[in-house]
Formats: sequence, C-alpha cells, structure tokens
Amino acid sequence: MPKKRKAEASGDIVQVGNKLISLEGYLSKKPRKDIAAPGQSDPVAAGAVSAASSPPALTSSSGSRSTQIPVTASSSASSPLTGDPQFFAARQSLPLWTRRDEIRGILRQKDVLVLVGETGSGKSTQVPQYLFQEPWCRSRKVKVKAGAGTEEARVGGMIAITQPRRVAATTLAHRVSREAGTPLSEHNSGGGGANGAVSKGLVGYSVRFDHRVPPGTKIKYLTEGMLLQELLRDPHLKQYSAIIVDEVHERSVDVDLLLGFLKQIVSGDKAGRGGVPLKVVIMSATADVEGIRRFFSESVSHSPGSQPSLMPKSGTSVDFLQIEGRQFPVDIVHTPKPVPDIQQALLKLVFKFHTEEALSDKHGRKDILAFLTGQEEIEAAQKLIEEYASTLASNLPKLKVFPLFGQLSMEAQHEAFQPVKGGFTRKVVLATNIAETSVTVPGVRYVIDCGKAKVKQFRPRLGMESLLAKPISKSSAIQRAGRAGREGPGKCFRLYTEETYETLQETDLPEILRTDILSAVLTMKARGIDDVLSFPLMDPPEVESVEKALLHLHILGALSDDGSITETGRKMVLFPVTPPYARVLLAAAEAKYDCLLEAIDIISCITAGEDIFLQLRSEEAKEEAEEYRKELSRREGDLLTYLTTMQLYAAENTDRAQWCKDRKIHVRNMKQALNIRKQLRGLCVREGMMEPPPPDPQPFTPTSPEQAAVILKCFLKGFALKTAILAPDSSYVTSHGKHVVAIHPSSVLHGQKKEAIMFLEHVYTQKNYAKKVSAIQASWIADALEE
DNA sequence: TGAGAACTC
Repeated sequence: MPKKRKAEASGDIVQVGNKLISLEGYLSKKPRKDIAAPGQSDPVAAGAVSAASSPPALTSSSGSRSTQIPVTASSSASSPLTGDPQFFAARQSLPLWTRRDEIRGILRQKDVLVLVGETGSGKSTQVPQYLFQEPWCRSRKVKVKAGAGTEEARVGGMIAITQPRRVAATTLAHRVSREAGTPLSEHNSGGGGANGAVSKGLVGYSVRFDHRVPPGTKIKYLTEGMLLQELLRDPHLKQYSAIIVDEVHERSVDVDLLLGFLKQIVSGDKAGRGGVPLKVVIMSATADVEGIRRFFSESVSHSPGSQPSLMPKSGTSVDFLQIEGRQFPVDIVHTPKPVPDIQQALLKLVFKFHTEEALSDKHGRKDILAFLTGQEEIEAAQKLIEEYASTLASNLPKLKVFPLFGQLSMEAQHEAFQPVKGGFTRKVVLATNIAETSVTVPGVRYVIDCGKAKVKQFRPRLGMESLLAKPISKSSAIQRAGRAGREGPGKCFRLYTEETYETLQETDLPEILRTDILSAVLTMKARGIDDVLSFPLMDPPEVESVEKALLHLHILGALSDDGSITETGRKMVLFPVTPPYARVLLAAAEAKYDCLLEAIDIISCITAGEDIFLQLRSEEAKEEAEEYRKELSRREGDLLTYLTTMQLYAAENTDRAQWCKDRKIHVRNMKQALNIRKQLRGLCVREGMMEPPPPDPQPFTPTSPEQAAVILKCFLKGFALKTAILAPDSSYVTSHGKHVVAIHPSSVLHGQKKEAIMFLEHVYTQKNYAKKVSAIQASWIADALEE
C-alpha cells in the first residue's frame, strides 16, 4: 500500500482509459526527481505496474505470486523473450499472461482477432510484445503489384498499435519500451533513459509533432489519425505485419475509417503486399463484439485499388477472445423517483456520503467523483457545495471541490489528480465526460452520475451542428459506475430511476453518425474509393449525409461533376485541416488573393484544438484583460483578431507565456497554434505555393482595411455557404437555408449590426449561434460563389 | 450573453 500511494502521490501516473498514463509534460512542468538513474530501478514505473494491473487486495491475498520468478530474475541483461527482467514478474501477473499462447495460436491460423479485455487486463501493453517475434512478423523481400507490373519491396516486420489519443500513444510507448528493455530516452532530457540516448529500440511512437521511431522498431504506437495518413501514402501498409486497433469501443470517425480500410486489405487480394497477409487485432473494452465480428466476416465486393469485382471475395474468419479484467465490486443505487433538481440531489448525496463514510479504508482514500454535463453546471454545483461545506461542524473532515473539464488549464486539471493536502480533507471532483474515458482520477470510491452528457450532432440538412445535453447510453452509465471500483469496493449513485436506465440506448451513437463527414468522404476519395456509399463501414451514415458531403466537396472544387477527385481535391488532402480550410489555403496562394501567410496564421489559431482565448466569465476577469485585448481585437471581426493575435505573439521576443497570461490567452493552445503554423508553412513551401518565409520574430505591422477585405474574400472561397445578411428586424438570416442566427457572445462582433457576416461555425445550443464571425459585404458572397 | 471529449504530412 505505501508503495503504491507513493507512486501515485508523485502525480506522474494516472490512468487513461484502462491504461497507465504518465502526466509528465502533460499536466505539470515539474521536473521528475523520481526518474531512475541509469541502471537503477524505476520506482514510478514499478509502482505503476502494480497500480494498474493488480489492485492491492488481490496481490496481497495471493501468496503464490510473491515468490520470485526464476526464469530471468537473476539475469541483469534483458533478453528479447522476456524484456527487462525488472518488469517481468509484474507482466506475468497480468490476467492476459496465461492467454498469450492462445493469442499467438489464433493469429498463426487466422488474420483477424477480436480481443475484449476489460479494464486492467494489460492488453494495450502486452499484446504487441507477445506478437512481435512470431514467425509471420518478419520483414520479407517479395514481388508486389505496382501499377501494371510488379516490383521488389520489403513487406512486413512491424506491428502498429493505434490509440484515439496522443498522450495514450506516447506514454504507452514509453512504458512498453522500458518493459522491452530498450527504453526510449526521455524527451529533451539528454540521456534520461537507461542507456542515455538510445540509438536502437524495439518500441517507438508517432503522433503529430512528435515522432520517435528508432531504427529496429518492431512495435509502433500511433494515433488513429496518423495511421490514416500512412494509409493515404501506402494503401497496403507494407511496412506492417500486424495492425492492432485499440479502444475500438470509443468508435471515433478515424477508427471507423481504419476498420473499413483494414477490412479491404484483409479480405482483398494480397498482390499489393506480395501475398503477405496482414494480421489485424481489434481490441475493445466492451463485450459488444458481435458487430465487429459480423463486419469482418461479411464479404466485400472489391479490394483496395482495384475495381469492384463481380466475384465477391469470401469473408474473413474472425476469432474472438475475452480477457477478464480486475475490478472491485460497485454497488449501484438508482433514485426511487425522478430527480427534479440535479443540483439539490447532488448536494444532498455529497454530504450524506461525506458525513456517513470514513475518509479512507484499507484500500486507500474514499473520494467522490460526480459526472455532470458542462462547465456551467459544474461551477454552479461547486459554489453550492462550498457554501454548504463552510457551515459544517468543525469536528467533521473538510471537503474540497475540484472542477475538471477540458477547457481548464493544465495546472487546474492537475489539482484534481493530486491527493488533497492536509489529511483531514475529502476530495470531490466535479467532472464532465473527460473523466469517463480520457483520464482517471485516483482515489475515487463514490461516483454520482447525473445520467446526461453533452453531445455534438451534425444536421446535414441544415448544415449546422447542435451541442445539447442528452441521456447517456447504458454502456456509458456502466463505464461511469466502474470508476468507483478501481482501487477498492465502491458505490455509484445514479440521479435517475432504474426504469429510466432501462430505457437508455445500449451504446452511444458512433461519432461518424453524429458529425460532418466532409473530411471522411474526401479521405476515401483520395484513397481511390470511387463509390463512397459502398465503402465498408460498421455503421454507414445516411445516404443523405453522404450526398450532402459530396455536394459540398463539389462546391469546394474538390470533386468534379462525375464525382472523381480533382487536382484541387488532391492538394486539399495534403493539409491537416478540414476541406473548407484547405480550400482557403489554396485560394490564398492565388495571385488574386495573395494572403497565404495571413491565412495560415488565422487557420493555425482556429484549428489549434480549443479556443486560444480563455473564456472570461467573471466581470473582473474581463476588465483585467480588456486593456490588453484591445490591441488584439479588430472591428472586421474574429478572423482579423486571430491574425493580429498570432502576429503579435510571433513578434513577441521576451516572455511569451507572460504575454499570454496578461491577455488571458491559453498558453498551451497558443503553442499548438504556432506548431501548426510552422507545419502549414512547411507544407505550403513544399507544394510550391510560397517561398520560405523569414524566421520569427518579425516586426508587427497592422493589416490595412484593404488587405483585411482581401483576406475575408479569400475565406469566402471556403465558407460562402456560411454567411448571413442583416434583416430589417435586425436579425441575421443565413443566405443558405434562411435561418435566423445570432452572433455568439464569444465573438468580438457580438451585439453589433453589420450589413452581412461570414461565420466559420454554426452551433445550436441555447440558440442558433454563429461563431468565428467576420463583417463582410453582401456583394462578396455572390462573387465568391460565381467562379 | 455562453463552449462534452478527441485528432491530422
């Protein structure tokens, strides 16, 4: 117990999904003093293993496990069979270990394996290590089909394992590289790994802006998006012998596309791989496996790169394994009657638990995690709980509330993972869905579930999306409850009745059915999928959604009249932005607009993930930042404001972090924006769209109103459909669809009346809102659509 | 007067 607590108290390790994640460089800038010196053991990693794979009660109760494993424990050198001996015992204690021969056996005979492994089974770290020495996992020189003829090529040798999130990919790679005995050196540390700078290694990773694939890499962790990019370059994934798709149950758009492409490779002819089969392992945390099995078992009518064949290929035979997880029991309680007021019910439950339950037991702390829908609800609940807590008798333990949502700064998020200071205090974490999949809060033994989550849904007919709180699925409710049983027996209180639970959908709607599939369709077209509607998808979107996307791509010039991809479309897929932004970049390079650097600056800010501007809710925060923000904001609207911000930021030569703080700008997002700017500039230079720009810092010169107009006209090439005209009654009516929209309060144009506006986002929340708004002239809209 | 969570050559 003390050992485990220590590892967690370092704050470096939390769980992400069912895996351990190092928060180093993610939540804290604090140097790691607990990194092992060369040749010594690494206490953080060792503690992490026991924390992840074996809850303390299980390890201490199984006496046989405490005996040393004789195989390699005495050997100090790592062998490829066992990896680093100091991790070997822990690896052997994982539930997956006894199944490793079964897994190998299946994959020697079949190409597809579906592996359901519950939380804590260790599948993300272990499965690739079981497979990389298999006979089918060798690189071979073969003749592959290339165009009309054949050519010699190396096929196979590597295993890719995909993750939905970047932190998961990088931290798993670090973890597994240590287990394998060839640690990746710590980032920018100049030799923090066991051998200093490692020149060769079995394990690598690849995520945007961060690639570490040492020579000899056999196991490569990457994001789903990264593997999709690789697919565009090499449709047959020739360098791989196997692809492991992890966290499939999250059903991101990217994973759905990947499964489609993988199905085509597996069930198509193997000429493009010189006859070498590709093994596919699908890993999921939920047992909803029948859909995946059916998906791979059904035949496809054509293989990648070839025309649809009249002779359907036979389906692939799929095997299935279920691995037991390690989870403590969780008592689930529903409310007997529907709850009229979530906030009141939450308050009551928090204090009931707080006053009746001990602060900790033999399993550790007993903290509370409540799932709410959004920032507003969380902040209201926080205020309520804090007010009530201040009235508690002084002999009772204290209560400290931590909000947790994506828009919080890294520092604020970090606090929710730390044990509270002062032993006589209980932690209450009020979180959005971020705590359901992306991060795990240690110490939680009591979960309160409001039964809802905000969900984004795209409405193809209206060309807009909505973001509204909706009932969660059963699978999501089970996932939330499970968060109470990670470290000891727990309790989950649901703020809805059992009858309501029974009416919930089994699973969440996959993202591909909820979002704009514009990018997905262009990706398919670029990969040579002529008939997008027949591309194999587990959950095909409505025909209407696909048609809308095709039409939109045609308007953007990415598709010709017959639906084939154009040269413009081929250029658009080269950029890591959605098609409308890619179209703007191409237009900006034309002599007519000639504003590529400016367009890149703006698009970098917008696509940097979350908004670079922190939301200023309180009046005092607004006043504080107002003076500074004045120099950024432009009367032409948000786009020119982004441009000015990026230009001033890039010109800033002294303390960029302080510069951001003064202006209430998200430091991390701004850094990301600068990275994207560099990447886009590089791509534009490579594509011959511009000369290499001079390096920063460049002196700031304000954009003239004339130049601003050119930039906005250029953006209309991508967003002509997202415009609205001021009506006589002072509302804005969209030129496409004739809906009334209001300018979102986050816009610098909020509350202003302009002849016409262009907006890059269109979201229904409380109202129909236009976001990222610019003032334009009505006549520009027709001009942009004409050519 | 208001923003669930990710991701890209």
